[in-house]
Amino acid sequence: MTVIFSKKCEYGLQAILFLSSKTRGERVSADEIASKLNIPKEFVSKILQSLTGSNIAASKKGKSGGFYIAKDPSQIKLLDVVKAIDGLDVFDNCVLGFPHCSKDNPCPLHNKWGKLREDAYNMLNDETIDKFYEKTVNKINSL
Amino acid sequence: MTVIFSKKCEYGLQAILFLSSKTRGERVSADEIASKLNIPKEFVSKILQSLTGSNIAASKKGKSGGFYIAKDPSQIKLLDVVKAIDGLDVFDNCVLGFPHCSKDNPCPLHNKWGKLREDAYNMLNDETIDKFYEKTVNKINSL
DNA sequence: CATAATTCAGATATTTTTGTCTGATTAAAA
DNA sequence: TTTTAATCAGACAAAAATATCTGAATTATG
Ligand code: SF4
Ligand code: SF4
Repeated sequence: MTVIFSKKCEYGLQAILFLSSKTRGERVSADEIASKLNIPKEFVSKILQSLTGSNIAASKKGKSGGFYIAKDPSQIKLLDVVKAIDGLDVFDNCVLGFPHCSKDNPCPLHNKWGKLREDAYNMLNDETIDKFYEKTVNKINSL
Repeated sequence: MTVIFSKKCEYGLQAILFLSSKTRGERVSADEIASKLNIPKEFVSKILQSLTGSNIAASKKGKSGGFYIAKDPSQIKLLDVVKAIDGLDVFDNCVLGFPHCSKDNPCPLHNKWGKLREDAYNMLNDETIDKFYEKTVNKINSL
């Protein structure tokens, strides 16, 4: 069960974090990413392909090709990845699944949830993937 | 797209809120619930059936039968409904989909997310469905 | 008692998400 | 130049979530 992101998005985030733990420009094959992260190879490959479209990842074909990160890790926000894969609807929808109410007469959840959602958004908007470097290295080694 | 709950759970919450807007003990047919809330009839019926098992809803068969709320709205927490339908895993899983790390060396998200998650849990644990009465009445009428 | 309206259980169907396969293209290196 | 190892595109498959159907059991009411 995922929390708020789709599996695609979780895998995308994991893969980007993994790529960011490599030296800049180093190409990593879908095979390696998949086996290190326990993600189906073709699936992660598809996901990274789509992230090349968003200029988050980049790739090189052919022998000794692979995926790498398209810009400096400090320039990639977690939110960028989420936006590219799941979109931002989650930050806009009613947590109870109701069509939007006007803010004039909010239910008891509305403001509380609104606050949480805003915090979550800010969190993803503030955290760039370079900040995960140390943790990611440890994590990968422990899988 | 749902936010953090499954559609089943969203519908369940909506249905329980709807039932709570009726006078205590009044039986409401799946048909009425479905058409008022724009939910597939058989689906909401299934969901309420399952909630009778958790002693949140109750039902009466036969002519002029239907569903009703099993206890006083002030005794039903939103969390109870979530627990009965989706379970509580969402409050336990890593938001990035990683297997759990030890708390010794958390990534930058860990504590921030942990805090948000805790707030969300408390919110659902604090809010009882009686607190939604006024809003629910308005809401239903505006659908 | 017959009828109508309902829940209920279980099977089935549809849709969405997740995962896999195939073959084409690319490029390094033998 | 051939072989090898990779991405890529698009079709395909499997699983999970969502939705529908069918018929049996129940119960109020005429
Ligand atoms: S007021 Fe409540 S029901 Fe309406 S959109 Fe906000 S959270 Fe959802
Ligand atoms: S430390 Fe980070 S990656 Fe690990 S469980 Fe916590 S949030 Fe997930």
